[in-house]
Amino acid sequence: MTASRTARERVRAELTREIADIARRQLATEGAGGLSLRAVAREMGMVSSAIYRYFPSRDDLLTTLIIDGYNALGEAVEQADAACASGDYPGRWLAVCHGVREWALAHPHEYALLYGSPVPGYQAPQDTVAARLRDVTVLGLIVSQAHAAGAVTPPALAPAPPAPLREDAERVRGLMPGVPDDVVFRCLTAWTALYGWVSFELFGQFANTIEDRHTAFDHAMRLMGQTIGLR
Amino acid sequence: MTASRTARERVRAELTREIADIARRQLATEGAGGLSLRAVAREMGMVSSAIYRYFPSRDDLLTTLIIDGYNALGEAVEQADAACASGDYPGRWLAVCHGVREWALAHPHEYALLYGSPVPGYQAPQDTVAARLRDVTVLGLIVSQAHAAGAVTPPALAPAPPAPLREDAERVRGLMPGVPDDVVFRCLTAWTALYGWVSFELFGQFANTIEDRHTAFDHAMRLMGQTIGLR
DNA sequence: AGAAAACGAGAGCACTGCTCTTGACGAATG
DNA sequence: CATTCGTCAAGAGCAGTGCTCTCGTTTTCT
Repeated sequence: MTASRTARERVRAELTREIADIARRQLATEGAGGLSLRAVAREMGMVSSAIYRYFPSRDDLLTTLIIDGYNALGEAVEQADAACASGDYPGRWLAVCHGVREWALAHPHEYALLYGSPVPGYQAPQDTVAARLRDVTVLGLIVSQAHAAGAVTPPALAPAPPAPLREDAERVRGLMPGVPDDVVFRCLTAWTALYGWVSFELFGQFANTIEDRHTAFDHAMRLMGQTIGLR
Repeated sequence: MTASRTARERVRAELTREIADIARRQLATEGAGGLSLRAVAREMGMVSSAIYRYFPSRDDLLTTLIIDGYNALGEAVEQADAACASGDYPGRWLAVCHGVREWALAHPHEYALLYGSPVPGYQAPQDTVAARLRDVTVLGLIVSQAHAAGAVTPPALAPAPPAPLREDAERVRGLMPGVPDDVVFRCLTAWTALYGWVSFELFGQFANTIEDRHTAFDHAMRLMGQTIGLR
């Protein structure tokens, strides 16, 4: 059904995929803003206007790249998690962190597209939200399972979230069922530390300062694992 | 001396400032990539080529905006810190965090220019590094003073940084004299959580999830203050 | 007063995203 | 088999971009 119908549809699907691939390559060399439909067309031996048969605008092509990116990152994270012993919650958290970082280092411009400043004039459509949650879903699962197994111990003195945050906590709990409010917010904070670190490293904020970046990242994420309370 | 020499130099300084101001306004409405020298020239009633008498390239104009941005953020942070009792280290940390967040919310596109994905094809020159350290210098000072006053208590179970990180810690210690290695890395992690949170909030990652953002941010940064060990 | 430097204006180059029209091809229908 | 209809690549064109070069004019320095 979806695999092949008419010859026309097959070649159309193939060309669409090829356009996205070339665009991804250009993204890797030129960066997000340097993505040019005309350059993609040139590389395909097409005339620029023909591209618009496949992607009605530059933003639609961007949307495709973004969704693919979220899925690629999500899959990398899922694999990193799956490679761990399911009861080793701190290890799984650490593996997920390294999974994010390594994917980002391997695909810096795609990462920038997902977690950097929004492309000017581009408004992410609703299609992207499902894919966007894929990586954080893994994190939620780990914490949820750890909590169910009694393997989440709040650090001493951890402040309790104030009452107005109950609704927000409830929403986040959709990704980590059963987890109490204060753990939810410790996860959220760890999550921002993870992506904040990776962004800093990728966007040059660590230049001339942090050199042994793998080790430093590993240490920082262990620290955040403890802050979550995983054991 | 620097205030005024010839009439020509005065009007040149004035025009240079006006170009940067208009560019900043355009940045605020169009975003980083939408900054157009021709549009700036139009708004000034000049012809586009005349702009190049003042800024040899678009990148040079960007550099000016970036340096101004780092200084504006740094000044906001310094003021936020100065408004606190000097012995209230957790309060000063929290004030700095809110200072960063509020400046970012007030100048989202400038923040994106500083901490978002790098502008494609743009390479930040060395001039920017001095200004870039202004905000983090404040943070270093707080922690350094807190440590000197014996007001930094490591959380129980905090892991010690592995040996290879000694050099990196030494470099960071330039901003927080006297602070031991493990506190240095807890600061670094808190720093990434701070900017990671602000970036997530600004770049839309919290959409439909975190609604009471001020309260959530406050709670998260209190948590990170505890992780640093401030008291 | 004369030389030198700085300046604004204008034309022009190579590039961008995007639109519209034209003519050719393929596939389903009569 | 022949026709019709939707799909397609191509080309020209529009409005915009960063940037360069030249050409008179004006201001400053010697």
